[in-house]
Amino acid sequence: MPVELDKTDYKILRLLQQDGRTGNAEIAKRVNVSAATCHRRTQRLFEDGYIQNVRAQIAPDKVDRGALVMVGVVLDRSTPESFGAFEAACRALPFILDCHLVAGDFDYFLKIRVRDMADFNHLHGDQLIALPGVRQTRTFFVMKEVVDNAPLAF
Amino acid sequence: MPVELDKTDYKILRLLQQDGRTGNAEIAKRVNVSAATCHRRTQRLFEDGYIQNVRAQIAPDKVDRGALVMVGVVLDRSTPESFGAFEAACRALPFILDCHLVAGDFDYFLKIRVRDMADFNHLHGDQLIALPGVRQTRTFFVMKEVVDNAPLAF
DNA sequence: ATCAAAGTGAAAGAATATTGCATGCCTGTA
DNA sequence: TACAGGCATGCAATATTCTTTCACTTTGAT
Repeated sequence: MPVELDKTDYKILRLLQQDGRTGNAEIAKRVNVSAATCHRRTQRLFEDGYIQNVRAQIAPDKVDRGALVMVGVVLDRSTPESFGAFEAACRALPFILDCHLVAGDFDYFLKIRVRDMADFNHLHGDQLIALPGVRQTRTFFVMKEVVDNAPLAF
Repeated sequence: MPVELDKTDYKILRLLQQDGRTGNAEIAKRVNVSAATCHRRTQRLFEDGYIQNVRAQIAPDKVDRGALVMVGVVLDRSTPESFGAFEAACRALPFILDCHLVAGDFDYFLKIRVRDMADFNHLHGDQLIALPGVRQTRTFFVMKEVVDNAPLAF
């Protein structure tokens, strides 16, 4: 089925990535196809999983999540069980935006959003170092968000 | 004007964050207000900047961006000019998803999406170390994306 | 040349969004 | 307590937009 997308499909993807509320008629106009065709194309992009979902981006500071923190984590042991337990725990923590297993000086990298530094300190003491198998964490407070979650270029 | 959002507003925000294509009628039903009220509330959330935008999330591997890399960067000098030049350059590179000025062992943290490791290596040699003022970079290849860009909890 | 897949415009019907308006609810004031 | 102003709300009418169907055309591969 993945008959390799054509130029029109890519344009639709880019438009929807830029503004997911763009109407079908509008998209059709911009990519130069009829509304009917555009509608079917877009539908297919959803059905075939090219578009995972459409999400509103909430302004973090407007909902008291203005502080961003990156955390490097090292685990006690490098066993599959240890990794599994840590990952499961991470998935359950709502303030963790990213959790990635990496190669290098750390085992995991976390991206966390909280209200402020004080909030993070509580959370760090209460929840992060208490995560299963954590030996050490290294915290990098974000002082300036130069680019955050930029749209994917392709 | 920010008269502090009420429970209904928060519900609307959460619904739209989960699925930005949810129709007004549907939202109204789920938050128990009339379509008219819901429409006006939603409109206000956009106008007042609570919702920055609505974006389709494209499946990275479907558009040849299946590889994720975190990069720590240290600059030569810590002057405002140096920082400014580096940031401007980062904003212009489309493969950089995140670029954050941090406190700690690095000056900046980057989150980058490319096709594969080979692709990253080219890019690292050609573009990253060539960024203005870069003294050193440390690369962390992501081996497993446990949580990526999770919705904001609030 | 021929077939099949995909596209196109037009049109109708369904579903949504949007707006006007009268009502009800607080709040502050007399 | 009574009352006026400012708002948010629901209902209902209106305006838009979406979605599908149909008959016909284009495109591309064989």
